[in-house]
Amino acid sequence: MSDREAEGTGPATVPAPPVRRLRRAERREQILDAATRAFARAGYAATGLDDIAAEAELTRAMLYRHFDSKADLYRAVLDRACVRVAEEVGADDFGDDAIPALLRAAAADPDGFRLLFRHASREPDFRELIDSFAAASREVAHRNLARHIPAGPWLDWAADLIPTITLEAVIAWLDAGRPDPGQAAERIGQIVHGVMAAARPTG
Amino acid sequence: MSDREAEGTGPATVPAPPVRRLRRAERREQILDAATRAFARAGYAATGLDDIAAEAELTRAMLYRHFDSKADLYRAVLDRACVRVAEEVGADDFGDDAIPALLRAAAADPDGFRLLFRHASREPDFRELIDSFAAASREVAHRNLARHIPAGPWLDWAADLIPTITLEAVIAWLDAGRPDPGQAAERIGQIVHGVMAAARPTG
DNA sequence: CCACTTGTAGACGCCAAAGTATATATGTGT
DNA sequence: ACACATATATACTTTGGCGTCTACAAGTGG
Repeated sequence: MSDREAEGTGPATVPAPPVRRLRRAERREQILDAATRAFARAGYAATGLDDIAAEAELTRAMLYRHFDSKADLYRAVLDRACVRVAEEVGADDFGDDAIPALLRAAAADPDGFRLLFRHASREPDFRELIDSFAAASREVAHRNLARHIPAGPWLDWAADLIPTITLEAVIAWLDAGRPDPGQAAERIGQIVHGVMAAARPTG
Repeated sequence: MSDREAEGTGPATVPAPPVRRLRRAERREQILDAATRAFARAGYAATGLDDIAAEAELTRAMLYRHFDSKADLYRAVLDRACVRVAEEVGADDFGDDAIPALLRAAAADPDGFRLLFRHASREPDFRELIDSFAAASREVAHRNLARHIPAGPWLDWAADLIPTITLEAVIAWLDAGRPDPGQAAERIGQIVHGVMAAARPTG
């Protein structure tokens, strides 16, 4: 909402659209931003290129100047989101900073975060792009749990569950308005601890 | 290998496909079974009628003798899955039998259960069908939590999280090979208790 | 035996959405 | 000033999947 005035006597034509010109790399990023928002609403299949063009305030033709196809664009979106999360989390799987890092990543790119873990992880054609995460997390959880829990179905169960629950807790934290990241990390850590406790043999 | 006798001298034609005939109501159920399996793999958009027909070992034409459209079939699948879950759980939200009931429902119809809570709940056009569940669960969780936790973002956070985590734990239990339902209920209850504890004010 | 139901087989129309093409306009750097 | 990159606008083609139709085959019950 903004300018668009200073005439009043002019003809009934629109004053002239601003036509924001950006250099190629910047425009590409801006398209990725818009596409991330659009895809985050409904996932790959349910989002049309027109939706994305509208979100980016561009024509569909421009999308093809930057990306070969819808799938190519989607991959670029997921790649960028993945890289961002990876940059925050680093190799620090399960260290003390892992959960705070996830919270930082989610806060820095909430749409990308939600897109990755609510939609892309369920889309057969694209889940491979984030499966490295899922697999690594399960792997690490499995190794850590194995020091306290005997091998068996309950170990597998907890190793599957811990990454999932952590991510859901982070997303719920986004939805709740991102209160106090420090407390959030502590509370989520507590939940994870609770899952580990629940996976121990009954006795 | 079987009957269809006296070949050997006959022409090279295939012995003749059995062609299983069922009465209308049974066929309908069989189609719903197959469609549930097919949709459970990739959700609504990514599943074609051909996939479903193949899964049901039928032609696409037959699907239209029983359902008006793809959306109609999907709704029927979701409805049935919903009813099954509702029958197990009943009005027993948050009672001692709630989690065992969920486990029974998941074991009785694992594909339907996964379809409902992994896919349908994220599909804008269909989430309404199960939103009653989600809303009711959040509602109940919210009310129960409010007795121990002051209103605020952490209450909302936990109320959102508890139903989600419970369902994820049930699905992970399916994936882990459904070990000992009694223990599973207890362990999941313990996790939920842990979430409630984690949502209390820090002190 | 006949009517009816259940089934196959496959061609076809249709439509939405992806992807292509062309003509034109205008900031920007050199 | 000029070339080029960035952008619009719109019309067009292609494609994939839904939905329809017709013709035929075979099991079942009165």
